[in-house]
Amino acid sequence: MTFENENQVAASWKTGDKSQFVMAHALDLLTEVGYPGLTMRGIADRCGMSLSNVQYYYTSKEELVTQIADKYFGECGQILSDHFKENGAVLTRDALRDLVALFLDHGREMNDMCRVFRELWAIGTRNQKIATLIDDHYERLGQILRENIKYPSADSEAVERIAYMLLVISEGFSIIGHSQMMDYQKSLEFFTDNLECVNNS
Amino acid sequence: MTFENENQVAASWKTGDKSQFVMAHALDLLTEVGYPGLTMRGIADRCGMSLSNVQYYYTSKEELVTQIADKYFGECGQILSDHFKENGAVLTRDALRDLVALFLDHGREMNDMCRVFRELWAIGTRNQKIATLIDDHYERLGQILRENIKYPSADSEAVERIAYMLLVISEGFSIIGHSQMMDYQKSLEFFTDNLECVNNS
DNA sequence: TATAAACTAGGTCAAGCGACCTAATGCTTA
DNA sequence: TAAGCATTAGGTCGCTTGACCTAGTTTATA
Repeated sequence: MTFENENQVAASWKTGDKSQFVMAHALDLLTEVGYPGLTMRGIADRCGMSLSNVQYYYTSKEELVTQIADKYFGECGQILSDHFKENGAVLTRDALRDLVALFLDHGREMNDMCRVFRELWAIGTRNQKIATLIDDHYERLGQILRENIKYPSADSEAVERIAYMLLVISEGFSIIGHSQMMDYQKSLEFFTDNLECVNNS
Repeated sequence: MTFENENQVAASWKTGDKSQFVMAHALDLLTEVGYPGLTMRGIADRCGMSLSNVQYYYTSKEELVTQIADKYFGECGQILSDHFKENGAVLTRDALRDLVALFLDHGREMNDMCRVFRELWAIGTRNQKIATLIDDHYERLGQILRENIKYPSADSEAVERIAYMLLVISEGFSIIGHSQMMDYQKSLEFFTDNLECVNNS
């Protein structure tokens, strides 16, 4: 996933919103070559601009990456919010399955989103700004989940657990998922089965 | 965690096992500065040797990192095996709790092990050798778990699920765990409760 | 039109990088 | 002792990096 499609990128050029144009291409490059390979010159090449031009918009590489992370996380949260708007908030068993599937699909294969997150996790290890953005991101996702999960007869503590474990498992899948033979469908069932347990306890 | 303690490192120097000496210091440096900051010169400095000396043992940076990952994963597997040897294989509810705690403790705070894994996940995105080592690592962990988990009256499929989800959740925790307010003890209970469900189903 | 702000091109800089090379040690074994 | 191998120091090479600078062009506004 890129957070802007081709048309939007093209439009951002015409409307003079170059900073978004640069950011989008930088994200693409980050996906391809990773943080160690991400250079201001490389971004400039990809954008068809000069180095100094890129630096006009983003003084330093760190500033650029920080803004990328900020925007990226924002759009990830939007995806989740949109899901609830489209599918409703009350979690029937099937709806829960859809929700889990939404999460797991992101991590099941080594897709672009997965790559970006791995880079950001690594960067966050040594960069407090990025680390904070990551924390905020998961905090926000948890909040969205807690607000929208209306599991029949589940008390608030159960909802909290569901939301929390949903995050934990989805990120765990993004790492383990494609390394193991086990069908993720089985794990999905495992999860939905267990939510019944929580509800019944 | 470093995979060799101080004494072992010192001993490896005296016994002439310099490659291990270099590897240990390279891992330390990787933990501190991450892969982008890991340089052959930096490793040499830390080891108190010249650059060419480090390169005598490891022709290229990639070779060094590959060997680090290989050894690191091996020792992680050993920790898990040792746990079973010390605590027995049959999973009572309390034993399971201990096992889960062992996994979660590794990811609960941003410790050295967590940092190294984040770096390796990112590197594995662009390096097939590392990616394969990661896959093998989780495959091996899963194998160890499946061989050792003797949950009372659990069928083999249930054991498979338990092993798989244990991996997923522990890695998920290593990412989410310290970002969220929720007590990980609650999640631990969530997990052990749910294993009862699997067993009873 | 005049003026300021946004935007762009081209170049320089010191620093650091991985890879490579050579000569000179120490150490072991025959 | 002699030969051979493991080990070390010191240095060079071409290349890339992020940061910085300056002069010029376009665009918007008054």
